[in-house]
Amino acid sequence: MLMSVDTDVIRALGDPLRLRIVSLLARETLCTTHLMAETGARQTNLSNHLRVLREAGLVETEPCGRFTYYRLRPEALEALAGGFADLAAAARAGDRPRRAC
Amino acid sequence: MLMSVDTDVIRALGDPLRLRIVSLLARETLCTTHLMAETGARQTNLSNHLRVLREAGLVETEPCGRFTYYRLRPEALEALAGGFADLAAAARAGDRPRRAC
DNA sequence: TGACAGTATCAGTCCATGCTGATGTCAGTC
DNA sequence: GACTGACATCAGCATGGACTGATACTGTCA
Repeated sequence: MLMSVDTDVIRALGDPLRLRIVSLLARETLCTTHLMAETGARQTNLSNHLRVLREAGLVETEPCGRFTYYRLRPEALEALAGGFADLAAAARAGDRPRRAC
Repeated sequence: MLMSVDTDVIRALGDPLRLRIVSLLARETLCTTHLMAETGARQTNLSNHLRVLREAGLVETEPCGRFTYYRLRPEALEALAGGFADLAAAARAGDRPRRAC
């Protein structure tokens, strides 16, 4: 079905800082300290954003002693990309019927 | 580059009603009256959401007499899908280096 | 030209969300 | 056990956005 995309995941990616975090995690597995250095954001702020990303299923945590490493879950992004690609394909495929008013 | 995705487009898709509109427009070119019937939303509300989608480049309008037909722009969705697919691929590809704390 | 239908815009309200400082918790170190 | 650093949680504040009623604009038809 076309509506398989979850708006929670989309909303999680709709924030500039969160998108920045996701693109950083696409390259490396990082912990909050690294993300603070890379983004310049406060620890509290990052923690909030990381919770949103975690609850949306976009990242997963890996505790390592005092540190918490964050890893990107490619499946979530792939599902989203697939959903959007399906919508685009449906929009291209049909002979674009136009319902009369 | 990985950060090629625009958060404005993502935010535009992050609303349930707007995502519904997009999925409806993926099948048919519709005007506001049809969308009111399909979604049950008020005209004012729909007009606002359609403006957001138009400003994000996700839909385009086609005036037709008194009516305004809305058509989905597949390119925008394809670009988004491609950006997310690239991020997912980058997350899968690397040997996942872990920066020391 | 007047009436009406389709659509856009505006101002106002309400709620969700992003940011912050303060504080709590847990693990490692002295 | 006291201390420090990494991280999470909480309450408060400010902003943005979703929704609404009222209104304006435009095209069609009688």
